[in-house]
Amino acid sequence: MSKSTFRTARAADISKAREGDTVTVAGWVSRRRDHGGIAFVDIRDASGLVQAVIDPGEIPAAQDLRMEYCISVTGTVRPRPEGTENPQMPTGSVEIGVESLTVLSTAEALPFMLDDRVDVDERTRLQYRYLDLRRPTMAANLRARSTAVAAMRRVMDDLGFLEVETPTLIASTPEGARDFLVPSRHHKGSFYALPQSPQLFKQLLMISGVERYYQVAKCYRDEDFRSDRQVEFAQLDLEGSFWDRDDVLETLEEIVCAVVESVRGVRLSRPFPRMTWQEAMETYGTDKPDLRFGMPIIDLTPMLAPSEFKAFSSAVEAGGVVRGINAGPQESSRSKLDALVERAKEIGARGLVWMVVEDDGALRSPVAKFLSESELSGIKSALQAGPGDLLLMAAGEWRTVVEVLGELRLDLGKPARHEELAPLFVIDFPTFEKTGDGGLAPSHHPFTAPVDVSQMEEDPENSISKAYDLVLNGSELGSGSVRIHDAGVQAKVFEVLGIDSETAERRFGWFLEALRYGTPPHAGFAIGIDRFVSILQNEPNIRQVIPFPKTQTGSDPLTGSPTAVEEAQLLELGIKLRLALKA
RNA sequence: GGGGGCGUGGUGAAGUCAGGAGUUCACGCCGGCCUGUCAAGCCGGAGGUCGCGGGUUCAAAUCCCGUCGUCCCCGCCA
Repeated sequence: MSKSTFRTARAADISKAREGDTVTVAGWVSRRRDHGGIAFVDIRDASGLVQAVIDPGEIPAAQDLRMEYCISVTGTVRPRPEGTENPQMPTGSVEIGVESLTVLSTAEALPFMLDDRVDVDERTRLQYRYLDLRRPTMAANLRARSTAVAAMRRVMDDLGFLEVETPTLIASTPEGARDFLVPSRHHKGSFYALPQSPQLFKQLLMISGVERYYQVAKCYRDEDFRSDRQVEFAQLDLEGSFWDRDDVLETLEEIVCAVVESVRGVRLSRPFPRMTWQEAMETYGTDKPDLRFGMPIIDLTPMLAPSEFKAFSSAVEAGGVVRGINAGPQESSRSKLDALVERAKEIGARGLVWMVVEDDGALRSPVAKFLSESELSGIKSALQAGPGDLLLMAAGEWRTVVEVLGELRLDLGKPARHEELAPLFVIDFPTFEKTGDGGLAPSHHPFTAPVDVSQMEEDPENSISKAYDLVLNGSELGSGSVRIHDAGVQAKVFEVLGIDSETAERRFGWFLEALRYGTPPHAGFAIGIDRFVSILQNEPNIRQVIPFPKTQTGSDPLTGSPTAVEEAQLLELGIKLRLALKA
């Protein structure tokens, strides 16, 4: 730590090694224990806590100290008297015998306690975020985030990546997520958009010959909030020329391992597992499987197709499947089971069949009477069921069935805390997915290269792309792909997407033109920093690792944003509001 | 766009299902006592339009309707 006008040591620096030294420490009053004669003050700074002792009669100001006053004390470092050491505290064997004390700044009575013992209403915490961030877990989260980003930058720098900033006022593209729009004063009636990602700019940088680019980029998507989604979020964005998929994946492993090691102090084993999208869906019912636990989805279709039980057999007749999972020992009260059925329907299932394995091996289920002995024992052996296990089965269209079971698998099996870290790559995503109106949409983005272009043109629905995701503990940490570097291929993809050449030219003409000037093959990725750090810190939502997040309705209780603006500002922009939309 | 939970002194909770005086507990705050504590302790005190609006009722924190805020989920998030 460099020299400071205000202090000669940080709280955490006070140790036996400095016994007898006169030091000045500055920080906040974390706790004050005034015994009338003697008083103890725990001084907190960014490094930690140290106890200052104000002896009787010495410092009259002591009794006026209140929590979170900002103070500095000068005194002598001394060992604590025998028997009064505090082993819970890193500096617990020493204390500062205060000789002089300065109140740098007083503090009003706090809106909430700054320890971690109570869960204060989050709105109040956000309103006083500057106080909330003084709390130990929040301060630790900020530090972890900084450590993670520093590790990312270190790896990128070591690998020769160039950090390049791309603009945040860009052209809007109606595809994908909703854009945040910013009105232009010079071009009235026109708008910038805030970037959903630096996608096209980093591809331009590849055309520019940068070869290896990265950026810690703020990205914006005007969609609804979730516990793992904010409209404004940070990504480690990267791209490399003369790169194929495996070049990206190996680099990602290096980044992830460096971050995990710097934040958690553990080494992940490499290489990370790889799973095709098809396998992930088939086995775990999701494209972001949580590999910390098993409970795989098992195919019961051949066994149950001939069943007397119509829910199974008619589903198969209609081209569907029957799948099941063994959820292991679960609470199997009627209300719990009813809730599972409700949940399954909410996700889209026609129904859900449950079976509980009794101690004698018999299956207790509302539908047991419709199934033959051999079918019941077949189910048991396929699901490796033992006494006490809860078995869940669903029948119907493949995608719906596996997604429902995948969701229930998470509800029933997901570990509460991220003690173990289970990363994997999901590869071979479909190039397109069906939209509600029967058209096709890119499953990643329209600049993703298909594995086989002519196959894509013939049978786009079954086209596989060179896209991949990084998944950690069931969270999508990020995604990337090998990009299209050929203008002709890019045009074909737009065609499949139903974007005619005129529209493509109007929206992306500048980019399609750029592709025609010697574009190197390139590939890249973006890692969601907020999600990554929240998993590493065992936080259930990303707001815990974002210094100043927004609430679910996109407001900031601290600054009051978003706010109305002056009429004059609107006038300058040529904007007239049409209010009373709700009235 | 939809479903659900929550809203009670500054903070956290109980009370709400089953209506009967703003009742209770912990922390904080204010004052006093106290020379080895570390969530210090002991004594005393202040502090609330039960989110807001309407309705039902002799009577509403409690029941009903609406609304606002917040959290979780579905849709959405190429």
